[in-house]
Amino acid sequence: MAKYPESLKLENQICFPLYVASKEIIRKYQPILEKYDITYTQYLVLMALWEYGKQSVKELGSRLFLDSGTLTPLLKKLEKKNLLTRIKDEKDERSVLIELTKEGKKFRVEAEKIPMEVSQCVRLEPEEAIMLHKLLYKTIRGLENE
Amino acid sequence: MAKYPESLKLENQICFPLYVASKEIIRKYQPILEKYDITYTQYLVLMALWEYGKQSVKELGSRLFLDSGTLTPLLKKLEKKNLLTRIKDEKDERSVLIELTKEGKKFRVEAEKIPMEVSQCVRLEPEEAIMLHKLLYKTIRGLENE
DNA sequence: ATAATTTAGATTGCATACAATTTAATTGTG
DNA sequence: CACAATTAAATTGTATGCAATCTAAATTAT
Repeated sequence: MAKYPESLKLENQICFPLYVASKEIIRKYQPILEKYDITYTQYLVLMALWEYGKQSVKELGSRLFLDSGTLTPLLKKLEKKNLLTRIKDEKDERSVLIELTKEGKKFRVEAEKIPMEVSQCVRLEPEEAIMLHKLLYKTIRGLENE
Repeated sequence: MAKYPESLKLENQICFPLYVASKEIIRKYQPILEKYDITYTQYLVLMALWEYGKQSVKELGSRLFLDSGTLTPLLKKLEKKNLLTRIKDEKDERSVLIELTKEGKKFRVEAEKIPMEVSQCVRLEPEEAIMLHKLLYKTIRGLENE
């Protein structure tokens, strides 16, 4: 038997299955989202806007855990698709407010079908999904506090 | 109370916390891995090689859930760093075998410290980590079988 | 009030990811 | 054997992610 250190085994790490599960589930989203000509990250931005309405890039970023380096070009693409507008906040000119267009709001009705399609790919029992959800949020909170 | 559909709420999705947890934990790895001048994906490749030894790009890819589009340039970088070699398989010239160099093997001793450092960032109880691990692998298996 | 500091976005540069395509080698089939 | 089909990497093109830096605006401290 090899005495390869257990701690270095891929199988024993938390990060690796997290990374794989995340990538693979997003890959399942792609063909579905492609029909609407958006990517997963763009879909996340739209979800944040549908749910919380007009907000700054900063707010969007802290909700989605993304920075302006990722968001700025992405928001410009969504603006070009006429799904949202990017307007400087009059009260604070450093800030840029993102707001859905009529078309962006309307798209939500279409998008409501998406979660169901994807959730069918996740073969977990309801209790398992709830547990996974809980553990993931606990992990995220733990990472945030240093 | 708004009648925003529950299914579209960020909070209620599995994919979003998966995506965030994965990204944030990898971000914790970066400053640690930076000391060794490698990235997280490069570290994954090295772990697969330390654990399973010489193998083809295809094998590496199926272990790490990565394709040649990602692996080829990454392996070339690791080759340039003198951590591994890329040699055509004599028995099947389509295949490229990846093998650690002496330096690549030696680096494992250093790398053994890494998992401990990172696991301290994940603030889960041991049982929780085990449960998370189990649920993630179940999720991955579920995604693989269509 | 004014200079120093902080903050929000935008920009730059680098490293993935992955679909789609291409190329070269191997396999299967009549 | 010859040729079609398959397979493994490499290549191409697009879209993130994020650290680091830059710019302009707002805040704070003196």
